[in-house]
Amino acid sequence: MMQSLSEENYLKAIYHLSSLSQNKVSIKSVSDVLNNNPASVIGMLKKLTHKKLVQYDKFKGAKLTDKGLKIALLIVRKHRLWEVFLLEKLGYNWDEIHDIAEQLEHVKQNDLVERLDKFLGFPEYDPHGDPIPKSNGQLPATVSNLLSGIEVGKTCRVAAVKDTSTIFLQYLLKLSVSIGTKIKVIDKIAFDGSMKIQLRKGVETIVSQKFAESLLVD
Amino acid sequence: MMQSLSEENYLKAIYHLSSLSQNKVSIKSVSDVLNNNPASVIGMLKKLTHKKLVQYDKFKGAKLTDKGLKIALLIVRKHRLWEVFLLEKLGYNWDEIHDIAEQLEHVKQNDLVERLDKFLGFPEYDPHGDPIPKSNGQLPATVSNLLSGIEVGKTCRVAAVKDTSTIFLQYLLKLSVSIGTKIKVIDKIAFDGSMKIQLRKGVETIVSQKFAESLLVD
DNA sequence: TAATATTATTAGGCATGACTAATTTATTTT
DNA sequence: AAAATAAATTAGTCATGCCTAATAATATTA
Repeated sequence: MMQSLSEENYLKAIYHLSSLSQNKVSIKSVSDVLNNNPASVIGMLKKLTHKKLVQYDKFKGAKLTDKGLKIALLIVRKHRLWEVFLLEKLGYNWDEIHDIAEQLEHVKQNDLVERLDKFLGFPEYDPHGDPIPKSNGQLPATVSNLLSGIEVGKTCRVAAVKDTSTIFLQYLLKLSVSIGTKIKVIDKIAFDGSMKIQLRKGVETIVSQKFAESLLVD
Repeated sequence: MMQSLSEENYLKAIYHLSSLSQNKVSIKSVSDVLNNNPASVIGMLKKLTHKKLVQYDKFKGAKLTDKGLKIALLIVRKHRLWEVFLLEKLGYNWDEIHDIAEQLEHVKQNDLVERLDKFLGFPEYDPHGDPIPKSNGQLPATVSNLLSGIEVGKTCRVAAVKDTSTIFLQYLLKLSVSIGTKIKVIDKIAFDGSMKIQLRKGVETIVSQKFAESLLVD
């Protein structure tokens, strides 16, 4: 059983939609993520249902079967490992790697991902701080505390980025914020949810609520 | 201007057919290489002709235009660099890497191949001894002496394999013959073109004419 | 040269996976 | 509850890139 590139992208989209929010995975949401027409999504969900990779219920939305989930996790695993490779070995910045990993994740060869994993030293998190699924499908623990929830005076550490858009990553790059960066919350402005934070000794900056809700910390 | 996966495979096939033999690149030869129906080949050649990547003449056969050649060389460059990566960094054997490189070569990103090249230390030859095109399209010198042409008593060095089929590469692996291996010609049997060769001190073996015509040496 | 075999070409079909447009079904809002 | 909006669905179309079958053109061999 082999999946086409399109099928893999649908499985991945459904996986992300169902893990990143508790809303049901609707036709609309999938069509938004993939920039495909809802009519196309319905067609593909029918196909994936027939292949027993997805179950679709008009009211509960789309759900991956165990088989579908396994495939989705493998794709995510490949994507994140390739991201580590691109950043650590080829020297890309973290805002440049997503689109390339998007292509590399579809390369099919049973043991390629295992060899890559070994070559990279079995990393647990990708450059954005997202957990890399193990080959058995297990996910390393993930943090879910937002920077916006940290109290004034406390210091935290950037564990992951919630928004992986190029524009946000480039902004982080400009601020020299990356996974592991220590952030101290100096002040919170109740009016608009913005915060004053200290990045390094003497380096303070003000960030918006949107920013503070896009960083995961521990 | 972007090529589809199929288009890239056709360009590569035409490149290989025209560089590996002086025969014209016929519809038939392309259809044999790609395992496609001749009718499909004609359709694609028409498309590539329209895109000014190929020129097709009923009598002279198919020929890449400058533009088509440039693209083909880039694909070959990517293929061979990925092969080096797979062998040197991920520890694959040389009979396992072709099919994976076949997929990796289609990953599109302008500077990925340049970064990979740098990461690998700017190799000039791939694991099969084939020259890796430079980014300007230049090819390192290639050897064209066959083992079968070496005189009795002389010693040569394996520079490349002419036949890159899995079955031949596995045979070489079994004999511990790889690029750089020294081979001394002990005897030649006129009857069937087979040869007795010495691989290492005390290790002699007899190989067929087919074998001796599949290894390039210098 | 005529017969045969090989190649090239055309025409028509098919699967995949996208699309639009029209319609039905659900969900909100008034 | 009725009206308005949003989402889901169906039907039909289209491009890509493959296929088969039939035919035409070239080469080869007797």
